Amino acid sequence: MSLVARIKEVSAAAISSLYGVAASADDILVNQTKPEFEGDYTVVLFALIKQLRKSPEALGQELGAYLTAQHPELFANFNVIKGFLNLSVADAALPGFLRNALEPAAATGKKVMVEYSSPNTNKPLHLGHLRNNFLGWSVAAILEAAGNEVMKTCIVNDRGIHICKSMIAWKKLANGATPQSSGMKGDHFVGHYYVQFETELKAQTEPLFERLKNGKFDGLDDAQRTKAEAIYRNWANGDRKGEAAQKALDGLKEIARAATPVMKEAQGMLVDWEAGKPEVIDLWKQMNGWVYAGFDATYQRIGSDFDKTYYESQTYLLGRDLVNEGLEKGVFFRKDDGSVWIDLTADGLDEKLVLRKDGTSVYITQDMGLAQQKYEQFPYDQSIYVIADEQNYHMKVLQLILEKLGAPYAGGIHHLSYGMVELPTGRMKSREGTVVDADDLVDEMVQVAEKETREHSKIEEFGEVELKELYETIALGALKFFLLHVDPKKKMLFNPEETIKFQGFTGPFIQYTYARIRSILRKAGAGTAAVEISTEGLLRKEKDLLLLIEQYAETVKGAARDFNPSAMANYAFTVAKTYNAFYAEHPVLQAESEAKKALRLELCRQTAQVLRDSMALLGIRVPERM
RNA sequence: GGUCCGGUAGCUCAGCUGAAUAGAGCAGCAGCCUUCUAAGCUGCGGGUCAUAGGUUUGAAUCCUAUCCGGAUCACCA
Repeated sequence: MSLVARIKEVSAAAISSLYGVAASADDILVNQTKPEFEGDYTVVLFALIKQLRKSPEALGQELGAYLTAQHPELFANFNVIKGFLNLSVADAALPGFLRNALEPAAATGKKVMVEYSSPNTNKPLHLGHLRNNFLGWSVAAILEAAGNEVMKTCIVNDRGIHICKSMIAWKKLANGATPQSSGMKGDHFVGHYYVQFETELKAQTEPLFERLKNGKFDGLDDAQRTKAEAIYRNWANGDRKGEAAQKALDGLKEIARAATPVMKEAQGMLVDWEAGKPEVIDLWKQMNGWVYAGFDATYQRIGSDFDKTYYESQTYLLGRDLVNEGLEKGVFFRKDDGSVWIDLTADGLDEKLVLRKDGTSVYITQDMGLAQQKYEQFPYDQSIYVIADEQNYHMKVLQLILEKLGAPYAGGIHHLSYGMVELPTGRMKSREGTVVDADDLVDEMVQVAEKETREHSKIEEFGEVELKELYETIALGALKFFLLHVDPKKKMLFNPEETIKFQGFTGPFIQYTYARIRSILRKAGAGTAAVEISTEGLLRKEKDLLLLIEQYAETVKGAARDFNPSAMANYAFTVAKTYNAFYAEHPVLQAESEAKKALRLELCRQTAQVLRDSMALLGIRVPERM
C-alpha cells in the first residue's frame, strides 16, 4: 500500500472511531503539502465538516491529535491551518513504504491489446508516426508495468490505391532500379515513386479541371459525368465565391483527378491486384518487401516492436460475415441499390455505409472484421487503438456498431486519440512537401547530440563505438521525451527551425542526472543490492527525495489508468530536479558521517533506479556517463 | 450548419475526478565550478487562467452562452 493510501485509510478509521460516522478512504482528500507550510501530506477537511458538524479548525485539531497519538509509527507531527490538516510523516516509516513502491506491481489478470504505428507501405515514416510509435510503445510498457498482460500489434496498410500509385510510377520511370542499385533505403525508394506519381497526377489533373470549370465533360465516364454536371450547374448558377463554391470546386477537382489517365491506370491495377493477377502481385510483393526492409531499420533504431503484425491484404475481406449477422439481427439495413447501411442518427451520428452495392467492404467493415479477429486470437479485456484524433468519428462509429452487434469485446475498445504534430505553418502535408521525415529527424538529432556532447562532456575515455551509441541514446532520449512529455490528446507544435532542447524539462536533463548519480556510485564502489537505511536525523532535501521515490508505483498506476506517458515524464523530471537540488547541497562521498554517507548512497541508488525505470517506460535509455 | 477537441506567463506546456497566495521549462536579469559531471544549482521579474453569467463554504477545474482556433460529418484508407 502506498503512503497516501495508508494516510487515507487511517484518517477514515479515525473519523469513524472519533465521531461514530462511517467513513471510507475514498472520502478523504489527501494532497501534497505546499512547500510554504510545514508538513508532507495534507488532509483537506472542508468536505467533511458539513457531515460532522464541526468547525474545520476543531476537526483538524482533533483528527491530528488522534492520528499522531494512535499512529506514532506513521506521523511525527501535525499542524492545522484553516481547513487543512498538515501531517509530517515519521521518518522511520519511510523505508517500509519505499520497499513497496519499488516492487513490481501485482498481476491484474487482465489482457490488453495495444495497436499502434499502423503505417502505409507507400511512403516512409514521418514525425506524426514517431509520436504514434512512441506513444503506443510507451503505453504498452506502462500497462505491462501496472501488471497487465499486453500484446502489441500493428496493422500494416499494405494494399489499396496508394500502393498502386507507387507501383505505376516505378513501372513507368524506374527502368528496373532497386533500392540497392540506387543506394536508397527501401521505404524512401518506394516513397520517391509515390511522389513522382502525385506530380504526374497533378500535371494531368490541371487541364482537365479547367475543362470541367468551363462545363466541358468529355473524357468522363457516365457516373463521373452525371456528378460533375450536377456540381457544375449549382456552381455556375450560384455564388462563385464562398464556402459552398469552394466545396463545389473541390468536388470538381476530385472528379478531374479520378478521370486522369494515370489515375485510371492505378485503379486498373488495383482491380488486377484484387483479381490476383500474377505480375501485379509479384511487383506488389517486391515493392512492399523493400518498404518493410526500410521500416525494420527505422523500427529497430527507434525501438518499436510488435508481438503480432496484421496485414490489411489478409484482413480486408473480413467483416462481411459481421455484415450478414447485422442484417439478420436488423442492426443493418439494405438500400434499394443493394448497399448496406446502419442508421446511427438516434445516437447523434449519421447513416453509415458498411457494404458497397457491389458487395465490397469499406474501411469500417474491415475494422469490424479485424476487431473480431483480434479478439478471437487474444481475448482481451481492453483493446487500445493508438490513432490520431482526426479519426475520432470513425472510432466512435466502429465502437457503436460493434456494441449494436452485441460483440462482447465492444466495451473494451478504447481509442487512444492523440493530437497531430503541427508545424508553425500548420499541418504537415505530403502534397506540399512539408512532411518532416522520421529518419532525417533522427539523423539530425544525433548530430545535435554529438555537438552538445563535444561542448559539455568531459569524458575522453569513450571509444568511437561507445560515443556513437551515446549520441543515439541522447538523441532519441531528447526526441522521445519531447514527443511524450505533453498530454497525448493535445496537438503539439514542432518547429524545425529550432532544434529540440537539451536543457530544462528534457530527456537529456534526466539522462544527465542519472549519469551523475552513476558516477558517484562507481566511485563509492557500492553494490547494487538494496541496503537497509537509517533515517536518523533526516534532512529536508533527503526526505523530499524519499517521499517522491515512494510515489513511483502510484505514478505508474495513474499513467496506466489514463493511458498517459506524460505522467511518467513529468514524474521523472520532478525526481531529477529534486535530486539535483539535493546534490547541490549535500555531499555524498564526503558526507558528515558514515551513517549519512550510507543513507545518501542508498538515496542515490534508489533515485537512479526510479529514473531508469521511469525512462524505460517511455522507451528511453539512460547512459552510464555523458 | 451538426458533433467533438482545444484557448493558462513573451514562447512551449503542467495543473482540469473542485480546496491554501495558479506551477515548470525556455527566453531575460543577477549570482554559483580549488569539493561527488555547471546538459547542473540558487535567486529576481513576468498571469483579468479567452469573455460573460451561474452552481458552491470554495471554480483555471463543474454548468450555460458567446468569441477565437482545429478536427470531423466520403460508396478514401
